[in-house]
Amino acid sequence: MVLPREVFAGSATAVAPTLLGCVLEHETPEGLVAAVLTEVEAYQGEADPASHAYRGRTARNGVMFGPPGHAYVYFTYGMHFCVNLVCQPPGTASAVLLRAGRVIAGVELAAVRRTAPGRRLAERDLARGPGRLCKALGITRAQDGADVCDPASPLRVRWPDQRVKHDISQGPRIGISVAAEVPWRFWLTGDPTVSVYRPYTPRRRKPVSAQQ
DNA sequence: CCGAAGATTGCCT
DNA sequence: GGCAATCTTCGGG
Repeated sequence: MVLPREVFAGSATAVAPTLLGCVLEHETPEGLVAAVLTEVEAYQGEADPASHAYRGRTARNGVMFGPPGHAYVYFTYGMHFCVNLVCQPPGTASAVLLRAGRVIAGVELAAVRRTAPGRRLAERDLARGPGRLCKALGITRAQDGADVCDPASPLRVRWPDQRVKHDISQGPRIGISVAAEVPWRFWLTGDPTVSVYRPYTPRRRKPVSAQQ
């Protein structure tokens, strides 16, 4: 059963832990891939300097300002997609970044999407990281705005198959240069599919040509 | 317009 | 641990 939209009514920090253990499904012509969410991060819109909505609405982040329960997908580093689920009523730009999952259906298809030619890949790494999660599930900008609360949507989120008690840990978010001190990353304690923590490291600028 | 950075990943040493 | 890949988006001039 898909999550009711009310689940996304609260702030991202409130919604984020609720999403852990839930199942993200994406159905495409190639087949279905589903993953249990094991790691998420909350982004608090215009009040959060690390959020894409911090400087207001743009062409890219428009979905964040819309109704809750929809997917905000963005493209970054020239090659990766990341997917968020929008929280709170229209006008408030708050969202939860889906950082990692454990693939429980369509493992073979996910592996085909994720594995480079001549390489092998551990099953736990299929959706371990926000870019990898999107790659494994075939999520791109085409899914931006998708309603994950609609059972007929190719991209949706449903409750866990069975009620399993799990411990939740929380700590600082990954890969951001500002507001890195707030503990708005949540994950299933001890889960092997949770991505490894990397402190923020600024990228070296392109070397200046003919520098003297 | 143009420059610079980016909610990352994978491969190299 | 270091760094290149690759291109969209955004803000400043």
